[in-house]
Amino acid sequence: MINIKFPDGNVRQYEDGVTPLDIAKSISEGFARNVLAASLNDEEWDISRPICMDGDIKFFKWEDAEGKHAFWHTSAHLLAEALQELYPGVQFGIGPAVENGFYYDIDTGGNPLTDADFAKIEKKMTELAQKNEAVVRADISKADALKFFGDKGQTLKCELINDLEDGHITTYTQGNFTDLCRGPHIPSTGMIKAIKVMSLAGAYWRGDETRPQLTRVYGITFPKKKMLEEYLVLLEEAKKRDHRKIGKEMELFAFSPNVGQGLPLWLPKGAALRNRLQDMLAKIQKRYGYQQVITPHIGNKLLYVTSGHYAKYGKDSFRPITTPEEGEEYMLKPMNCPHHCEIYKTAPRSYRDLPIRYAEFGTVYRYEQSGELHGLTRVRSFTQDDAHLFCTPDQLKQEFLGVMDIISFIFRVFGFDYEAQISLRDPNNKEKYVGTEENWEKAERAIIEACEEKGLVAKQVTGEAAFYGPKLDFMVKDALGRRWQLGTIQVDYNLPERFQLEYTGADNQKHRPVMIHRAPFGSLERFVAVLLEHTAGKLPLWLVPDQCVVLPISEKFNDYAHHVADELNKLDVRAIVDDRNEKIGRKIRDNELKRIPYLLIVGEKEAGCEEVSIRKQGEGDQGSKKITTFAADINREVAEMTNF
RNA sequence: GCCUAUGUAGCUCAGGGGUAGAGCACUUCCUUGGUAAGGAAGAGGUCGCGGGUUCAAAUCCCGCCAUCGGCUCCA
Repeated sequence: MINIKFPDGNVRQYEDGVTPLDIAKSISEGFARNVLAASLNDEEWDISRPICMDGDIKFFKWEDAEGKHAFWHTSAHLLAEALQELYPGVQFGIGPAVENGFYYDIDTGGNPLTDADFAKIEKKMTELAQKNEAVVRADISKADALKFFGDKGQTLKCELINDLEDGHITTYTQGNFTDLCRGPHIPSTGMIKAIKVMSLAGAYWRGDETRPQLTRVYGITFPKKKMLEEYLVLLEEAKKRDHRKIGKEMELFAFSPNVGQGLPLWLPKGAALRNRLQDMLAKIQKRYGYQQVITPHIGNKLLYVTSGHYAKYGKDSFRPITTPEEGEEYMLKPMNCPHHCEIYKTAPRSYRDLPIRYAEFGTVYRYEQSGELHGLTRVRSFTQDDAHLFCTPDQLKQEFLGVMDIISFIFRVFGFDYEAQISLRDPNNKEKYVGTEENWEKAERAIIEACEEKGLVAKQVTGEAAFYGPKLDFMVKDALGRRWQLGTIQVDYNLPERFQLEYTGADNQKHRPVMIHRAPFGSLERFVAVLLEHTAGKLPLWLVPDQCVVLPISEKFNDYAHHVADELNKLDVRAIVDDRNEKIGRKIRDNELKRIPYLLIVGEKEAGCEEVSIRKQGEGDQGSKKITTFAADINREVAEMTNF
C-alpha cells in the first residue's frame, strides 16, 4: 500500500500501482471525467501512469494550464500521426503544446504543405481521434531509442536522443505512431473532439538560424465542439482590437512605403495623443526629481565605438552617415545613453550632486530585421520615454525602487495587467557580456532584492539580459495574447566605465557612479499600440482625440452647433461638429462607432438657451445642460483622471 | 534575414487571358428629420512595381517592393 496526500492535506491509502485516474474515480466519477493530467510530488504525471510510491498528488482539469497542456501535447502527437499517414516519409522535429494550442515541426522533404491541405489534415486527425487509441508510455534505453527512430529514418529525433541521458528516455505510442516524448499526455485520443489546423510557418531546427528550416504546423483542439466555435469567435473579436486597424480608423498613425518600412507617421490626432502621454509622464517625473534634457538625433560614430554599441551592433544597424569632411562619420542614434553620459561629463560631479536623473523623450533608430516589423509594436524609428540615473552604489537600490514606483503607478493608471521578468545573464555564456563578474553579481542581486522588497512577483529568466547588464522588464499582452515588453529598468556598470564617468566622494577620492536606464512606457509607439488594444480604441476621456461631437438636428442648427463647439474649445474641451445633411439617428450611429465619448445633440430646444443635450457613448441620453456646465463637468472629470 | 500567404476604388472585399465590379465612405440634389443606417444621381482604379510569354495580361511566368502569420533577432 502507498500513501497519497491530497492538496487539502488529507492522506489516503491505495494499492501499489494505482493510477491518478483510479484515485480520481475513488473521489467521484464526475471528477474523474474532467481530469486531464496530474502531478506527483510536483513531477508531471500521466493520469494513466501507475504510482508505486508515497507522494503528494495534484489533479489538473481543462481549466488548469497543466490540463490544457497535456491535452494539446497529445493533440500534437495526433497531428503527427495524421501527417505520418498522409505524407509517408515525413521527418518529425518537435511538437509541443503552446499557450493557445500546439504545433509540430516537420520536414516535408521538398513537398511543401499549403493551407489547402488543412481540411485534409483535420479530417485525418478527426478520423484517428475517433479510433480512441490509448496513449501508452514506455521507458526505453538510449540504444533502443536510437535504433527505433534510426530504422524509421527519423534523423532529427536521433539528434534529440543523442543529447538525452540514458535511463531517462521515454516514448508515447498511440495506434501506429510512436514519439519520443517526456509527457505527460491524456490517456486516449478520443477525448479530442474539435480540431482546427490554424497556420503554417517556417521555423529553424532547434531555433538556430544556421540550421535547416522546418515547416511548423500550428493547430488547436478542444474537448467540445462548442469550445472551438467560441475560440474562433474570440479570435475574430481580437482582430477587431488590433491597433493597426484601430489606428487607421481613428486616424492616429500611418505608414508609407515612400518614407520607409517601419517608420511610422504620426497623424494630427495621434501626435496630440502622444503629446498628452508625454506631458503626463513629464509631470510625474518632475516630482521624482528628473530633469528633462534634449539631445540630437545623430551622434559621432566614435561615441558608439566608445559605448561598445558599434562593435556589438554596428554591422546590423543603419550605416554611418558620411560628410564632406574626409573620414568623418555620424550615426543615427540607436539609444540615448551615450548622449546622456556626455551631459553628465559636462561638469565635475560631487557625491552631493547625486543622484542625477536625466530624462528625454528621445527618438532612436534601429535597423530591425524586415520580417520582424509589426505595426507600432516593432518599428525602426521610435521614441523612448528614456531616462538615465547616475548614482552612487549605495543609492542604487533606492533609485531602483523609485523607478519601480513610477512604472507600477503608470500601469495602474491604465489598468494594465503586467508580468514582471528579471533578465539575468546566461552563466554558461559569460563571454557574451561586458563588465566584471563582481559588478554583474551586484547588479543582479540589487534587482532581485528590489523586487522582493516591493513584493513584486517576477519571473527570473537566465540568458535574457542585455549585454551590458541585467534588467527588470514589464510585459503586457496584446489582443492576441502576444507579450510585449513595455517598461524596463536596467542596471549598467559598463557605460560609466567606458565613458570614465566620475564623482568626488566624501573621501575626496574619485569614484565611478552606477547608471540606471529606464523607460516606463518602453516606447511611445509600443505603448500606444498596447493601449489601443487594451481599450479597443475606447480611450479614457483625458486622452481621447475628440472628447465630444456636436450633432445638429437639422441644417438649420448648424450655426448653433459650431457656436457650441467654439465655446467648448475655448474652455479646453476638444469638440468637433458633424454638420452632414443626415438624420440625427444616422449621426448618432456613425459617431458612436467612432468611439467619441460624448455626443451633444442640439436643435430648437437647446439653441434658445445655450444648452446641449448629452448622450454618453454606450450609455444613451443623459439629459441637457448649459454649455458652460457641460464644459465644467468634462474638465472636472479629466482633472480627476489626471491627478497624477 | 528565413518560411507560408496576400496585394483590385479612401475602407471591406468579389471577379479573373478579350482592356474593371459590389457595399460602405465621398460629391451633388431631394428631404429638415429629436437619440444607432431617409432617398436619388454622380464621381472615383495604369488591378503594388518592373520585366517576360501572348494577337491580347489585372488575370499566366520571373524578379522586386510592401503587408499578414510564424522563426531568428530585439542595445
